[in-house]
Amino acid sequence: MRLSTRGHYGLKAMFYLATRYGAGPIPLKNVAEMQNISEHYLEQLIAILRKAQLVKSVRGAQGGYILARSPEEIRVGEIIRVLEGPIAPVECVSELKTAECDQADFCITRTVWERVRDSIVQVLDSISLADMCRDKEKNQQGKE
Amino acid sequence: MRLSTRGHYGLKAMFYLATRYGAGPIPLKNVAEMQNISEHYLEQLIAILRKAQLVKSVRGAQGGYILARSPEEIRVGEIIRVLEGPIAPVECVSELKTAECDQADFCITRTVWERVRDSIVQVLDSISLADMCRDKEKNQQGKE
DNA sequence: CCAATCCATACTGTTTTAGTCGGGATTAAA
DNA sequence: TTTAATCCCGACTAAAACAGTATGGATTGG
Repeated sequence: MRLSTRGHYGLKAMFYLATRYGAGPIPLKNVAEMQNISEHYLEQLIAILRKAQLVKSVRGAQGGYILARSPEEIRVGEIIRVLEGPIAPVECVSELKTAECDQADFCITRTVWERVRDSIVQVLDSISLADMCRDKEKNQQGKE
Repeated sequence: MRLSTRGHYGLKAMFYLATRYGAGPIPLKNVAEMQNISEHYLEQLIAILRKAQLVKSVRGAQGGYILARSPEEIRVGEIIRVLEGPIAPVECVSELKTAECDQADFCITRTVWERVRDSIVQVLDSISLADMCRDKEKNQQGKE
């Protein structure tokens, strides 16, 4: 019942970009350092995010990455779906392609997984990067 | 974001045993046939469930498996934990061993995963095998 | 021009998955 | 007492996924 590191690292990276939103392009090196991720590996992940148009890249010196939309407009669920595929605790209840399960109607276990899926979706889609930034602020206030 | 087939098959098997609760030991062959699972493979899964004392076995001819407790007393979450390990969308928010994460306090992404975990746990622990049996009855009434 | 950066492809060692295989132990029933 | 039905156990395996590495190329600000 695990996410791979793709979703894990990917969200960390996107969150970091969100905290720096408005400060121009952030080089991946910084992201990798701050979040303790192999830079080369992260490059592959951010390529996926770029192709999904969640981030924009600026090439050349002083280049880097920027969120493609404001943190307010990017939900965690979207990031996870891009990196991990449709949310589905088991294949037969994937958000996409329904059925294909021989026993779709009878299968009671299926309804359990649907409930799990929906509860995950509900959480992930209710949190935006901006929400996370606000949480961070709150957290730091308490420490000072 | 997937369960392995262990949890998937395991719940199917346990559910089937629940529907036959009170009818004496059910041979694994029947379970495997009904639920379309490789019998040998299922043997390995049920061994895990047996060691966790979720099912009892009766050896020899006319033997089989029986739920160790009544369907009312077995929650889906328990089955999943036995077969898949503690519920944790990412390692650092496992139900067991907290922390071990260098940045436990700062890490905002962490709180996202905690929320996901809690919502999964809430669903899985709120459903008993007996609940599933009731759902099945309801389902079948509609079909007759 | 050159250093910083992004971009792309290919390779790799490890682990997990989803089984298969082969045989042994137990016991109800014939 | 044999036999067939069952559970029990450990070893093996092919394929995929994971989590990176490695290498080199393209772009661009200073």
